[in-house]
Amino acid sequence: MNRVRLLVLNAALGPLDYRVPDDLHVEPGSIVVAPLGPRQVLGIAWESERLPGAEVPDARLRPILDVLPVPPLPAPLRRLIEWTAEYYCAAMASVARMSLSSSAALRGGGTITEYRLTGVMPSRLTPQRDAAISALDGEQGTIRELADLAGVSEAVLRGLVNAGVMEPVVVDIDRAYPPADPNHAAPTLSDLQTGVADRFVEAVKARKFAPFLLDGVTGSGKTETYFEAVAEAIRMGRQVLVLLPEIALTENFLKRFESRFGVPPVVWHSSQKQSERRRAWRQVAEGGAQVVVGARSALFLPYANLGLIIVDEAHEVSFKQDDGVRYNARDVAVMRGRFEQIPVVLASATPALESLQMAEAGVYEKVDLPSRFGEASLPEIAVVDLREQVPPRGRWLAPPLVAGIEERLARGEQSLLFLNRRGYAPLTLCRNCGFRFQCPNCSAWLVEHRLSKRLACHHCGHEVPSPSQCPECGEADCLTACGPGVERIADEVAQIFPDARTAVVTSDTLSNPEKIAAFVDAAESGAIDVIVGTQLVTKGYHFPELTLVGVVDADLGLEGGDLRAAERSYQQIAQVAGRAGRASKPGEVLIQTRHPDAPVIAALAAGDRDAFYAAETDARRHAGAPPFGRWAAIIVSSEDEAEAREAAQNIGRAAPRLDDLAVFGPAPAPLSLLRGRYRYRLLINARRSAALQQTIREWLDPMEFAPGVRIGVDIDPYSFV
DNA sequence: ATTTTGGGCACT
DNA sequence: GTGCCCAAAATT
Repeated sequence: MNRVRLLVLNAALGPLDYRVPDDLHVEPGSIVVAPLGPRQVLGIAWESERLPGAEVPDARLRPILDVLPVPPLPAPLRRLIEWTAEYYCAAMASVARMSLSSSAALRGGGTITEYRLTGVMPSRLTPQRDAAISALDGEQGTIRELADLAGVSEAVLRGLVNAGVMEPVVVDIDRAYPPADPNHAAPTLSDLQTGVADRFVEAVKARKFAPFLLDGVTGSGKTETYFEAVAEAIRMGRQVLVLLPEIALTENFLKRFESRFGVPPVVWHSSQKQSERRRAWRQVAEGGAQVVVGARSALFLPYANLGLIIVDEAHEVSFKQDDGVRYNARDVAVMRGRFEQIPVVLASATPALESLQMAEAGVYEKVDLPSRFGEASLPEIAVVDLREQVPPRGRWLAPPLVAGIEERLARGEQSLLFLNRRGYAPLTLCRNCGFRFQCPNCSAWLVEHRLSKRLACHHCGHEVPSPSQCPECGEADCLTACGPGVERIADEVAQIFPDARTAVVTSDTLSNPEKIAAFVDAAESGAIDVIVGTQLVTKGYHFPELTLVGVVDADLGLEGGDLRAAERSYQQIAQVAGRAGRASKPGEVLIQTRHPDAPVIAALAAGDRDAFYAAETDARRHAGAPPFGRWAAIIVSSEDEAEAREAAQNIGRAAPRLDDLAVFGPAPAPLSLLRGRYRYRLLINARRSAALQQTIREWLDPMEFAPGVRIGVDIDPYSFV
């Protein structure tokens, strides 16, 4: 009898065996529908020796119902799913679910009807019809898309269809993408870039696992060098995955890609429309998607024939997923490269210490691009000591920074003020009774957003309209905004320089591609004098007239006892500093701080990256932090405070006593209430020799908890929230 | 995760 | 005996 073992897409279920009916063909990786009690479940056929479970006699097996019409998940991806589940102490089903992230794609194909102009002119030409016909020349799409594009109602277009001006075209919804041309616009590279590019091309040709750390300052042309490797992979008929940290801000990247390869890449991210996801998923699985540019979730897609992985801005913390399966896409990308036997390039101007360490240990091959491309030079960096240069009361820009902006305004150049805080003010309180606006679901203050006239929680999305009186004492005109956010800094600039044109750049103000494009256009054309932004402005764009970068509060990132705070601050400020003076005009960076002697600030001011990494290396070695030791966190949460505490205490009592592993806690997590759940946390610090994951599994697996208590394991945590 | 089952208990 | 609630067991 034909049997198959299934990885069922349900984290609470073990592997289940089924009978394969004679008329169905199943191989490892096949995605099948199986009966489970009265229900149907999705499962992935797996090698039974890799999914240990009790043997069930043939007689008890039920037959699987269907094999879905998609290619089986390839073996390298199956190995990656196993590795990820094992390493991050997650259920294989949860990891596998990330590979099957478009349920629509799993069901067979289909068609949609799109429309295009026929060339026939209508007998009756209204202004709307005229506008539509000129806007839609050469375009094809659904009625809805075309109506959006032409700025007319759908009824107008339907009228044109009836009049024979437009005709329907039946299109396969999962059709292939137009092919990229590796020779479309090959760039002229510097000698240095050519050397690096050649090394990557060679690695792609070799079809072997080869991890690289591409270490290059902002503006050194990292993208151009790895584009040559992308071109080679395309020539070889293989697929490429480019992972980017914030897919929302990739407009610029997509443009560069299109001008190099003639077509845009295939985009993958979570906020895409279902139809786009489904087409991308199928083409990834069938090999028709040549180059996929995506957020971290693109890492688990079932590429038919992957030849190269690029992780750009590889130091970015957003590669670490902090809910569901807590994995680090940068590290999993390297593992995928290993299973696929292909090169992986981690590119960054400010690599994570762990990555540098791997390069030093000879595990990664390090390639450097030490100088800026063309005539651009690195910016001049100076520190503004806020203890001596005190901003006026209620203001946050110290005199030197104000003077710097004034100078730029006079010269018609641009300034960028960086503050990693959205909104107007992080806390609102009542001067009369001391009431503070707090989120009901989280232990966090509500942040005032003046642009949207709301108080918002940045953790759960809770929002209330901005109040005019205190809800506690009823007093009016007593509410005070405490502390600055980008909106408040923009206000301050407007007060000091009433004629300056300012733009606030955060995820609130640039929430869609159109707004991003509008901002970039305005900034490039010189219609903006002062940009005030969060970390969103630290990457992606460069504006030739931008010659001053002001870091409003360099100490902000150092607060909060986060184990990677120093490194993240360094990276953020170094990245934003890299925005200054990228063309021929030299740039200046002013860093406002109350701690000019902190190693981070001192290293930035001296432009001495090595000094920062040396100091950070020392600190990490002392703390037993990565890469010298390892951290893990166990997060216990429940809607019931007492249940969460009790479960956490039980875990603490059951903690293993080992020489190479120390357990701290439980203690209330820094955000002890998050999205309505009370949270406790245990921290584990282990020597590198310790069997960290195995210890945690053996520790937690036998334990039982009240229903409603959730236990999360975070291996190599980034967020200590 | 979801469905089935079975025990304990109140009620007829 | 029957209905109801809840916890435990089964699901291949």
